[in-house]
Amino acid sequence: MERFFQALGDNTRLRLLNLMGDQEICVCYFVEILGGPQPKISRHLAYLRTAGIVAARREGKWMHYRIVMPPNIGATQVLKQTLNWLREEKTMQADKARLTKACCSPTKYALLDGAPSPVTVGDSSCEAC
Amino acid sequence: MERFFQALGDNTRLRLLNLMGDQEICVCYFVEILGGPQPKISRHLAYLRTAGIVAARREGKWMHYRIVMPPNIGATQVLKQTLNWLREEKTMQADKARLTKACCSPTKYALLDGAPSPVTVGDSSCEAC
DNA sequence: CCAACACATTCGTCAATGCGTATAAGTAAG
DNA sequence: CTTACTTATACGCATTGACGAATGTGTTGG
Repeated sequence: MERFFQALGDNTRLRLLNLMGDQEICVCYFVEILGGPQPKISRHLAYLRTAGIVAARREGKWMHYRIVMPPNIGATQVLKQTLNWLREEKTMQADKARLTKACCSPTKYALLDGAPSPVTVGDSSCEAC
Repeated sequence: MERFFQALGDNTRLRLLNLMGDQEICVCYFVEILGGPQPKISRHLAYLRTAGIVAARREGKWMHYRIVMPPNIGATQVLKQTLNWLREEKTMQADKARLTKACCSPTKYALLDGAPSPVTVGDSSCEAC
């Protein structure tokens, strides 16, 4: 429980969770959107993974991350409300906007050229594209 | 936002929040129930106060603490769900039980003799007594 | 096998945090 | 004013965590 909240107590990790929302996203997108050095992103994703908040899936060279709801019902509710809260924040909305933009024209971004697009969980295509 | 979650990322502080719930509680009760050294309790209460999650009220020698809902609607929802989650946890329930017991016979506890009883917010008496 | 790519981990450094102990600050009673 | 009492803060120490830089791991293509 302590660990759960500690995992949420960092701005970079909150931005990552906001970007994931209900889709599965490739690491290169995080690096592109957040703009920092790649190891930084990777470390924070590892932190979230250890805390059991996200899960990773490998697809060739690429790693996809997605939010996984905790087994505990109370934790799930808190996490959902947290995601709602994130959606209200300006900087989070700006991140989302940049993601949508990058998603719809990945070839414009050197890092994303050829990378698999984000996929909404349970769906097979990005509805914004 | 970061600060908010960091404030929740500590077991002692979670226990304090659980004990407060919807009532206003005197510091000496926290010390009695949690059992640690008093400065430890005081420091964690100060942390919660700085984070804007609790407020303090002075009554003579005693200080009463209560949870204050954040101005932000998203934060309020998260905090409420967190309190719900706390209620599900065994150790938190045990803390609550000890509080009720102490509340109903404060003279049995040296630290609480003469101390003002917890008061449910909006009410003037402890319904369990 | 080897090079290129995507991502993960390690290392050293520095700031933040939690703890116990000691002490200070604020209040009520004698 | 002095004392006792409740709570808060200061100090030193050990641990944790975030960062940049460098390096390691796993995969694809030649």
